[in-house]
Amino acid sequence: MKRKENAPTMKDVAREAGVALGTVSKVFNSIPVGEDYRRRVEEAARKLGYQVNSYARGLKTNKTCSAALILPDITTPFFSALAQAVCQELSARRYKTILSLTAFDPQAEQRCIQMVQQNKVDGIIGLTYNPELKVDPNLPYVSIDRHFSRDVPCVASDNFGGGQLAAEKLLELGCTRPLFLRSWAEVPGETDKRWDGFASVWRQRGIDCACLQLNDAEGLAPFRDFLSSHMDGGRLAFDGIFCVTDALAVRIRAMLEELGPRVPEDVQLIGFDGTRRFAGEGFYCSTIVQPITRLAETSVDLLLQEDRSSLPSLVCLPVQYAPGGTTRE
Amino acid sequence: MKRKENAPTMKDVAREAGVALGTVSKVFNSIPVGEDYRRRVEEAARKLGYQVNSYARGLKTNKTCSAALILPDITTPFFSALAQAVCQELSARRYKTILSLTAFDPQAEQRCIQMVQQNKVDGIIGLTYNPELKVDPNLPYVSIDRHFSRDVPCVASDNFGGGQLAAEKLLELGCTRPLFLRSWAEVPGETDKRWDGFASVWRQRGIDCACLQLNDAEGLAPFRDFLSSHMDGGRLAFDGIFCVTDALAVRIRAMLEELGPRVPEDVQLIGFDGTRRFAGEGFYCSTIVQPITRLAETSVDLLLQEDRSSLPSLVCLPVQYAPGGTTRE
DNA sequence: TTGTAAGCGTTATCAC
DNA sequence: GTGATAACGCTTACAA
Repeated sequence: MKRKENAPTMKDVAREAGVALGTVSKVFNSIPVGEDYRRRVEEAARKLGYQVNSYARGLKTNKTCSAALILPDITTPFFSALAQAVCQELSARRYKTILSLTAFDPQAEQRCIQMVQQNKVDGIIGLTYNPELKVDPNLPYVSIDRHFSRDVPCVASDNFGGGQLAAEKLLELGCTRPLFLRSWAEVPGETDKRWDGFASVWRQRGIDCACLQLNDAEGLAPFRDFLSSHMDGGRLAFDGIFCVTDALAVRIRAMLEELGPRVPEDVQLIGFDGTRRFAGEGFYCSTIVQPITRLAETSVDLLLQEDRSSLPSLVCLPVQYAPGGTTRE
Repeated sequence: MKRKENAPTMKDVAREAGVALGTVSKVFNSIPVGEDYRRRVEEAARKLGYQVNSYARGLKTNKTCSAALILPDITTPFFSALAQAVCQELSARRYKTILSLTAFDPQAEQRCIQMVQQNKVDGIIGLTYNPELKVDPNLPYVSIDRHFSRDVPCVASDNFGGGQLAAEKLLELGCTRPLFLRSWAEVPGETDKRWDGFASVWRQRGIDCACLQLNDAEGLAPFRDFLSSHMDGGRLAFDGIFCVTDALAVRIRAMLEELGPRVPEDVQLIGFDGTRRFAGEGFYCSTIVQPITRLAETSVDLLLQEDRSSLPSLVCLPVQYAPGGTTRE
């Protein structure tokens, strides 16, 4: 797989145009140059099919106009929407996106970091789980959803507020027997706060809130067991369930409909993420919507910030509630 | 956003290790070198935190170990699965992926091509719609799902075979009044063959096959009109529908359930793509599954093929049928 | 084997 | 405003 051996270079353009090398460079950097010179250079470049070699340029300028995006996965609706938003945002600022997938593997995460560092990206936006990730402290880094350290800015949705919002909605919709369900507990992170926020509201009202949090590996069976053990004469002990993600909510809904209780007539369900099936379609379920576009914008903003001495260490973005058929309204 | 001004270079490592520059280079290229030299160099590199600058390397070697992936979008389940597979496959071969999103905009497609050409990627894998896309003929290019020209290899699913398969399944499941539905007709491409294949089977059996193909902009309303105008006393004129994508099938299903006919009891539905809601979950609907992983592998294979003189101009990969709840079995 | 030096395609600093 | 020329960090003959 050999690339063109003799792609035209600035030197060729200079020769063709009969001007000096420096002049050609100036033309391609929008530095003032005599009008007829510019014309000659542009003509020659077009004729030769010349393209700037941004590698050579980067070597000189120490800037590559590229950023790495490190994500566990891109098929999960939330991650894919995030990837799309970040990629678009970078592109809008004329940055290329180098995409690295880690499959939640801490070692792969470290390898990705290495790789993109060698590639001299101008910065990294990462959603990673390795608590002891080593990254060049001189390379701008923005962490999404995970808190790293004081000097690595983290941008996340307002997970605590989202949890509160879910509880308030459920209250408003008449629920009095709440349940919180969570799976795939990862390293301690921003996501924990969804439960904290949810629980705080019920506590304040003096209402007991049930809760089942499962570890990664346990699968979904325990949820089914839990639910069916809380059925009494075809009636579920809960009338409002908050699931830590839309993905979980969808599965729980399926379980419930199998078990008997109807959604949303007998039990209402709220998820978290606000992902959609297909672009332009509705939500999977009633949900707390993460501001994915703003998440992306903010991350890129922070990443490209010239002055890195006074960055916030955490930016929390507001979430919204959206009905999606699993609540009564 | 300034990168570290004084990242250690080979020169620094050489000085630190007390060896010549060339020796350091050899160590990092696994070229034999005295054992104690190697050790000294490695030690020095670790101490300084040295990282190869792959830009400088690429400048010299004319190889960047990176490929561009150009896609319309990454939130659509099919595209996101494809992106993930391609990215993983490239990564397995130590290639970086530069992701460019075009939003189906022919001009954006051209801009992406420009951009990645300037970045001197080693090749491009593109799923594009611009029929007159200009790409450097010396740059390896593989087109997914669209046929370009004789000298640009295209890899696609066996769309014709998939159409046949859908028809055969429907027949096998007892359907006798088939309908084909398609939306978002793009430029003529591989996708057209789904209908060709589907139709051919019915024609062969002497069965009439109804068909409604809509243009991009018309939206979904005409489908609803069509369906309801083909209802007679609560009964639909069709008992088997083949939709050009899963996305369409899901929407049609929703329409049908609103209109009256039950899926799959009264009418069976087959989609195309084989995408899933969440990783590890079932399909959206009964469907013809595209071999996404093989699509990705093949594309990367072809892209990285050293000998570009004898590449196939089209590789068709086999599809499979998978039940997903919208057919009776 | 190890060291030296000439580029790779740019940009940037100068004199002109 | 223009044109040589020296880097940038690396690979690679080729000389030692």
